[in-house]
Amino acid sequence: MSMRGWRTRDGRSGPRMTDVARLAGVATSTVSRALANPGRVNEETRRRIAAAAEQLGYIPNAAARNLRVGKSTIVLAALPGPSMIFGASQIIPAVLQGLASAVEEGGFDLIFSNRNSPAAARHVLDLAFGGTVRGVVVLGAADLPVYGSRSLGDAGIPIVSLLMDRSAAGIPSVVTNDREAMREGVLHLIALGHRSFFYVAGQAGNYHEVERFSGLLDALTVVGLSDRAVIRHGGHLGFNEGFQNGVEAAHAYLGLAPRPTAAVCCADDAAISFIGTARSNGVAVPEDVSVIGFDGAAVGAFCVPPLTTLEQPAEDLGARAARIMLDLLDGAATAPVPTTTVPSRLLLRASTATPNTRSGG
Amino acid sequence: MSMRGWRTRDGRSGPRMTDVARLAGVATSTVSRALANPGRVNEETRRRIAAAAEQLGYIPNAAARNLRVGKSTIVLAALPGPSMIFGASQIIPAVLQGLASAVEEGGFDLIFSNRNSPAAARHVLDLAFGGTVRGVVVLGAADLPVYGSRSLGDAGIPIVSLLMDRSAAGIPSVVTNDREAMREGVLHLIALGHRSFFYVAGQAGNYHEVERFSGLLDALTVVGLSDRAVIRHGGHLGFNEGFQNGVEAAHAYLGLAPRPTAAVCCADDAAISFIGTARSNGVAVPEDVSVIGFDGAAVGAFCVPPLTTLEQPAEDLGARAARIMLDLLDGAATAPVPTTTVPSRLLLRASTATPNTRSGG
DNA sequence: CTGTTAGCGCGTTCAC
DNA sequence: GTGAACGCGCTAACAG
Repeated sequence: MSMRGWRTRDGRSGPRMTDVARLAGVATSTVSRALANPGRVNEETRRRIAAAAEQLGYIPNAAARNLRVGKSTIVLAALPGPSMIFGASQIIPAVLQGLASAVEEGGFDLIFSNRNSPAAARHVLDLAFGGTVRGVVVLGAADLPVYGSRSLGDAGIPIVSLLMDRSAAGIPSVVTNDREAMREGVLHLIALGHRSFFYVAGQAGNYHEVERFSGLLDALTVVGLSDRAVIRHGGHLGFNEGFQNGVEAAHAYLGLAPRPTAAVCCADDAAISFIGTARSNGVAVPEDVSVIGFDGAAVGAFCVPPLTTLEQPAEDLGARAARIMLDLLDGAATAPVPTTTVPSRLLLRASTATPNTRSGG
Repeated sequence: MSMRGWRTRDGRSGPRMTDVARLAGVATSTVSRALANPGRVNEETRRRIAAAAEQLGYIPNAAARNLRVGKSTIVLAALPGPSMIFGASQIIPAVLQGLASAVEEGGFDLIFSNRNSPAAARHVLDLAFGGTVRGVVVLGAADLPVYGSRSLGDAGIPIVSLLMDRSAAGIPSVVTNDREAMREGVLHLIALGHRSFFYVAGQAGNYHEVERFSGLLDALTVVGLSDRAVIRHGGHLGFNEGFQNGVEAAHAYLGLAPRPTAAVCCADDAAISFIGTARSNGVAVPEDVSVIGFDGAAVGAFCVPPLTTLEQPAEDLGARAARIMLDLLDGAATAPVPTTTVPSRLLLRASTATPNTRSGG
């Protein structure tokens, strides 16, 4: 049904630059210029070429261009799969959205790599070293892809780290202030009168987990509490298993005596299921226990009670990373780029309150 | 810090096939064969070549290969942006995850296009006609990208429709049974004794919206109820504004007298915020009003009350679409592919119950 | 301002 | 089983 008759040997159809040149009565190089540097060609011929291209429905072949100029227009988003995937954590989709929008507005395409097997690492390196991708945005806390003796860092293309600070390795990083935000959140609980805490941990050793727990301890230190004021639970489940994590944590909490008056959760998912499980076991929130989450998931506003949380600027995080990558690709930013910190904000809702003097901790 | 010294004119470094050939003492054509058709070359020379490639850290140049072969290894996921984006709807991230995993396992890369401006349509067509992408998975209910007189359908590459049935246009489609699932859900409400319904609509005219509302009407017909048994609300908000949609719908519901005993929501987001708003205005769920959602969002299990919903097989939908695309790309499926329907299931939780005889409808 | 020329790196004939 | 030669479609030198 296609109206065009040109055929390359593999069956793909479409006019080439030669065809446009012939129809316009010029050389292919002139066509090339007319399309890339419209200023550097006679207006009259430019019109003829444009008309010819339009008439033929000419679309440049990207592979040929990429080969010739030695650059592609593709940016890779390397996700630390298979655990932290699209939608697995509340904020990842929003981060990716911000990243994708900004990358596309910059005229680049975004490709995803979502695996973390050795084969996947190899694939990422093939893309980077083989010239398929022009830059890589590494999301999350997994190690940089390595295969054999080859590491992503040696590919000679820009790398930006998103959600984890890798500035120590010389990689421009965009992160939120996990630690300070958590500190602020816990100080809020302390200001309300809480002195005993239950911490629902994310995956042990995970960057966010470590930072956030540190923030909690920081807050305790500020008011002279020791780390014995907090009971830590969890660590065996990943951030993608947040709901289950909260359920298990709630059961552990129920077995405690006395029970801490405040629960601090590493993620909203965990906070939500913690609350749901606690309430259905007769624990009132926030009367018996105040609960605070981390992420700022939209659904938190409609939970019972509405969830107090630390809201991450998810889309903004992605957009900032994209902008740094674009600057790097344009050569606009050559000097080492400092770490960009976009702060999370305490979002006060109704799951935190003064500790109940009836049960007290 | 790179150990390799080759330089092309633009600064990218890396050994070419020529370098491997020289080191192995063979011709480039032999290297090419050894890598692509290991069987068609002497075992001894194959080893020498493999060793040389390994030593040099040779990685083939994708652009050159694509140009020569006339095919790329990239599949495009075209999202109907900017409204339905990563994470905007509860299930899109999971659908994309299923798609991405399966596409990658098939040895292809996945690229995203997320805009829906004319410029975006043009870009998608450039990717398709310019040979950058090998196939396109179109998500959601937006029209196929068109620019000028050119439509995606004429690009001569495989197209698969995901989440919307386009089989009438000859496009293989993967969908869930929106209509039948909703019918089943409403029949469940009817079996509980409900005879008056409040419907929270999605975006007017949207494929899912139309199908789901039709399913509701189907159920009414089954038991001889007229469409006057349902009050429809909404339609001005998109699926990405589900929470707001539910809030507004709840306020409309509160103003009704008498109030229907069951609320049927086009999406979980809307159902969750409907419940939250209704409850904080003194309406008990499910005692005063039963509520049913659509999607099967994980968070629904932890709402108060836990949400009865129609669970979409989100990841599976994505994976099926990927598999069809892979078959099309392999030439394994040439005949028209029938529409694949992966059913949504009624997930009974606690937001639906027998209508309260106190208030009755 | 425009045409001519020369490859980018690879896969694939076609001889040997 | 292997090598030599050619060209995929495009852009960047260099002349004119």
